[in-house]
Amino acid sequence: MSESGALIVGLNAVIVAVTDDAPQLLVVPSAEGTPALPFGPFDPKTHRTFEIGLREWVSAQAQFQLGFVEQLYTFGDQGREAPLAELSGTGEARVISIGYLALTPDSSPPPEGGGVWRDWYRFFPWEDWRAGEPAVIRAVIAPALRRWADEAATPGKREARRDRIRIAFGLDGMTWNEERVLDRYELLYETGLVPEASRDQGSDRPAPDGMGEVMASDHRRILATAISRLRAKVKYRPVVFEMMPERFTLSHLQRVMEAIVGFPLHKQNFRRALDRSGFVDGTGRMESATGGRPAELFTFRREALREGPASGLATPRLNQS
Amino acid sequence: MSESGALIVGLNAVIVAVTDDAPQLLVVPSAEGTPALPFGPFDPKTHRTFEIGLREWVSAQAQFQLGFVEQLYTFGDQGREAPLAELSGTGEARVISIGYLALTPDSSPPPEGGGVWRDWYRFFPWEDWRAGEPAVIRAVIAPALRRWADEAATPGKREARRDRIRIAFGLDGMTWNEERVLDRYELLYETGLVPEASRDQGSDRPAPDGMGEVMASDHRRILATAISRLRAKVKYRPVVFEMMPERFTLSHLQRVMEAIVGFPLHKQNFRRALDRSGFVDGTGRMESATGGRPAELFTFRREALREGPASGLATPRLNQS
DNA sequence: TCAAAAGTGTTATCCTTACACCCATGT
DNA sequence: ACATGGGTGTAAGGATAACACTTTTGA
Repeated sequence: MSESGALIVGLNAVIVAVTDDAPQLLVVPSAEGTPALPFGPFDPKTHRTFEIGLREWVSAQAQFQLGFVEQLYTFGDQGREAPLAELSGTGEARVISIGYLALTPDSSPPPEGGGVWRDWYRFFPWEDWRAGEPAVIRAVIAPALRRWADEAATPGKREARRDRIRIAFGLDGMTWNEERVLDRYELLYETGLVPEASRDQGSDRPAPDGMGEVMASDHRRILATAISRLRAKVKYRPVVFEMMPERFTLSHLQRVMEAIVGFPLHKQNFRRALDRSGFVDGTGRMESATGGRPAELFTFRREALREGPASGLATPRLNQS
Repeated sequence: MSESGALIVGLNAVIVAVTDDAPQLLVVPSAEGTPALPFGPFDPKTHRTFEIGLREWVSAQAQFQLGFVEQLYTFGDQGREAPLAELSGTGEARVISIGYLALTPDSSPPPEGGGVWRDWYRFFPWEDWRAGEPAVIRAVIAPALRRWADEAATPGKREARRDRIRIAFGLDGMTWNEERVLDRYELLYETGLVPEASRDQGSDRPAPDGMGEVMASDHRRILATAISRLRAKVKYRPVVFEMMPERFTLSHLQRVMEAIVGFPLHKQNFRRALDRSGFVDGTGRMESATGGRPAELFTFRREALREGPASGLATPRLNQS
């Protein structure tokens, strides 16, 4: 067993909060100026577990406590951009990063140097279907992907590529599956439609416009993983409430769910499913409305977890016509 | 950023095949004689990705190719037993292990030194509900856990412990949720009901009998993670077919599903759901029966993935009365 | 009085569950 | 003929999806 010491383990955090209309992501500036996920080294000497290490430097840097934290994936491919290797002074080091997803109800701006909140759809414009199909898909993505499929050498490969495209983007009769965020990003990376591709390979072919803001290293891939996971998770665990204030209206809850899954929900059916689930409790109190009838304030019933088989919230799609 | 070089990254593989009635796990002997998961170091010099590294040493050691492979979780807690640290010669090293789940249809015995197949329920007897509730739960686990709950200092903590127990083991009116394999194992570890607990902490309190076979290091925890993941996954991705031969009967498929989820399925409803899913195709051929009417042989329709939103197989519970 | 948002009622349809029953083979 | 496993039909109940409609505020 070769003792090849040049291994650095880093922790990357995808920290998510939701303001009324937008899922917010905490980003810090990277050396090259592009936004980056908060990153901290894992120090085996002082950190007993990864999660403890993570919570420690997040609370030190951004001055707030994380609530819900979950490990996402460990990324270790060679060829990932590794600006951290330079930072650490050992140019040869291989950096492995363990991605974490963290949720918080607190979206107030962090202190100077603690990063800033950014709408996550700035990095993934094609993932926001709340106002119908995003224009980029028809205008840019679909045609470019189709060209790429046509370029394939054999008819078999052409078909395989077309299938991948149809499944990932819900084209040609397939329905859009909001959870395939990572599949879509990987397809776009592979086809050079996203600037990271040419940056990493030093290629010349520039990516088209409208493909979202670039992030440092492979952080956009990590973010894609996080979005995929969160979109799946809200449906089978009541994690949305980790991002809600103590009291909230049902419309607010609906807007938060919509912000996460990226499509509009059917109001009545959402509410019906919600009260079947038993996750919310009406407090008699009302919210002084923002232009309409006042809404009742609700709270999360933690006890509901103990009753049913802990599921999440239903996401009844609103018919987009 | 401190360059604390004493980090070793290892890859652990949970390799699963299913023979007619039992889910089989590939294990190798460990230094202490207890079975262990196949382990290989990750060498950043020669392995471009984790998965490539994994496939390489698995095919070298056990002489067979892995099909489906998926990353599970990265384990890095201090206090995990780390026999590998000694192996590597650096007594101080912190070993991080990245767990992988691999599925294969081939359950033929590996060559000498390539490990052996073991029924995974040997390690988790309480997880097999195919013949009704396992006796250990009523006889050993439930009473011991209740005692542990009663020992808690405050009434609040007592309630919290009781809730954890009810949810994990489906006691007192809660229903058994087969996916909580890890929750259950962690509860048993925490309460010292599993021999690993006293082994790791050098405690004296011996674990009761019937709590399954011990594995090396934290491998039983890794296996629990794998079972949890696989039991969840078969329901939303057609991964069972990764463990099926080219042609199979519907009963065979059902037995494999039952082996994985750990409870009996309702035959008719399983079949109905199966053909709605479109995942299987009848070949006209028949299987010379093993004592009954001959059964038709079916194949997996890979194309089905492209049609619907790729779901898994339904698991309609058979009423246990 | 009108816009805007909150909140309620009702129906058709599909899926799940739970039955009970017939078919083809080996012994 | 009968045991064994393969395979089919059908009816009840619940969840979902899709309608349209009433209520309460602020401007």
